[in-house]
Amino acid sequence: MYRTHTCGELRLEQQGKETTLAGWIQRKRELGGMTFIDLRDRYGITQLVFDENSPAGVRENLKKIGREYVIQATGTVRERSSKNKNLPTGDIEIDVKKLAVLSPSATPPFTIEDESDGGDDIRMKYRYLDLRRAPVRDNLILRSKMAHIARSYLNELDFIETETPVLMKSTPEGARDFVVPSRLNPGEFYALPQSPQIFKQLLMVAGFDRYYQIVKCFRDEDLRADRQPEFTQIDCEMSYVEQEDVLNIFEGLTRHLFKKIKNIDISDFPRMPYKEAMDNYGSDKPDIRFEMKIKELTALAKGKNFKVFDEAEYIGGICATGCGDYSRKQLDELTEWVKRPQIGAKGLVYIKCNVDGSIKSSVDKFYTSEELQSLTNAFNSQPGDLILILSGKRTSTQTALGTLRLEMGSRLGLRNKDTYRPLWVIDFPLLEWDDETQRFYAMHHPFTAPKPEDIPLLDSGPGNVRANAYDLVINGVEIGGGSVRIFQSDLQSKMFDVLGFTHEEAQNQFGFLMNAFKYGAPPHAGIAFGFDRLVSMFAGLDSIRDVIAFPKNNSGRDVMNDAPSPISEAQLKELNVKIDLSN
RNA sequence: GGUGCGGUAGUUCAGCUGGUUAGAAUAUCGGCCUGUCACGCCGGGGGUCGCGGGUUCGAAUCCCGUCCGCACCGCCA
Repeated sequence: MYRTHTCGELRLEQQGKETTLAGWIQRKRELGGMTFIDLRDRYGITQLVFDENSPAGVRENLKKIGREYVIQATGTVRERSSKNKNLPTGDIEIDVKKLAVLSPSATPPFTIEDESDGGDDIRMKYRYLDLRRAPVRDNLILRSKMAHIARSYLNELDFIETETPVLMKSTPEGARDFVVPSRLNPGEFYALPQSPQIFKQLLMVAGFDRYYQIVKCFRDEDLRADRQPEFTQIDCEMSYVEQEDVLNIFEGLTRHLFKKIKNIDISDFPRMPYKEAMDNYGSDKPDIRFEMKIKELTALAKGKNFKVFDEAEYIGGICATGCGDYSRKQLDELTEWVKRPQIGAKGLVYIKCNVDGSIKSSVDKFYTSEELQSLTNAFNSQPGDLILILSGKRTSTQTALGTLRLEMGSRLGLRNKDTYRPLWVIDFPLLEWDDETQRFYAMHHPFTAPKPEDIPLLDSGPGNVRANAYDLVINGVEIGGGSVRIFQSDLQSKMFDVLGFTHEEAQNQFGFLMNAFKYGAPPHAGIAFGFDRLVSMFAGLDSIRDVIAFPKNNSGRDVMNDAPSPISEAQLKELNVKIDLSN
């Protein structure tokens, strides 16, 4: 037996007991005749003590061992003469009688402590050492707990967890596929699923009624702090339900997770149409922890001979409460900030509402004080506030204002990590026009059902068709999304038609789905939660890397094992694949 | 594909308006220390300043290229 207890469980009650512990040496403190060792495992830290009364063999062994050695120690639990209130085991220590080295350790490349001295790069390279650190380990324990709670919740509601294939058919729509050559079918490829979308719909046709799966999905696109090439979804589909049923059930799951994990009651779960989100927040994933809504000023601000505004399609602004004392330097800096290519504004107009009631703006030349007053009135602004105005094309200006709003929210400390404000964004447009390819693309995916009342618009104005699609947004982060699906083969064909698929292309790529719909497809709808994002939000982290055991870096590499890597000529030959790097 | 920031001791960083032998902290090694828990004190070792080229009497420092990391834009149905 390697151990009788873990390093986190011994207390004063076990005083006098003989115990055997095994674990890693966190730290060794030598005080001459006396030595302390902090022994660590997943459960905690327990102090071992050695002194002149320790057996000679033990003292001999003690000299050899250092940080991160795996050792086994047997001894008596005893009360400490000076206790450590910061440790759960801080009242006791082990008077060691037997000491064995189970495994020596080289000096680790960074300190394995809660506050490590290691940077991201080196910690990723030695991820197995990083995972020994409590904060990283705790993130993964949280992840495990959340998965467990989600599973129980859905099982309780009669959902069936079903595995779907990881090797599937490539579809050119949407994200780039990861692709796997087939040895048995020369010249042909599988794709890794971007989501189990079609399979879960087929499970509805199969009568499973309620399906879920905590499942890996793959997208060959560029990475971000919140985007990995492989990521995990809580993927669900239900039959005989309408949008409202799906929202209610997954609102329930979300509430349940918040209650169980953080003991937080989510009171309000507002639903906000996409258009309202764009108009008021300049984003389809608004952070509603704070107000600072965007107001359109197009009608008010035009026609005063200020050329920039007169030529703009849209003029809008936000009111930054209490920022009226911004200096010229701060305003210039903010102007530079919105002019960065990431935001792309041409300039920034400000109106300062001074504490003495006067108004000062960057466009005083063009506007009388009454006219400026009417602009500030649109925001109900108070003395001491700062109005920031952008103009240009409607959508891009709204988006820029949305980004500026988030920045000002951050600067004003309005985005508290311990506050959670979820909402549903609903009524997304069904289609998005792409100038480059001169065609419509499905905003969600091509199986999303249009709102029944908008179906006639599919012919007259496809861009105006709204979808029965919905996103769950928490604190400005898109946590999940889904839709009511098309379940009629004729409407599905129509949809492919609008997307510019020929009959043959549709048949070739999705024929099996439309075929399935011929045999009695129930009405169905579904949703998928981005599990990594959900966990990182619960952990209070911005990067999903921290809640993934072995994540990829910025360029999609695993820096620990250096994947991806070339494969041998023999392997290539077997797969009938030739490498051509000339592009 | 693009923009910005970064790459100096095992590690985290300072040095960067060019100028003697490139520093600090921490880790590591040795010595002293019986109540430490970030133990303390004394001492030692440790550098391809990412790589290549250029400018210069002289480059960690300036310029060009390149590789790598991070953040973001494009992209992510």
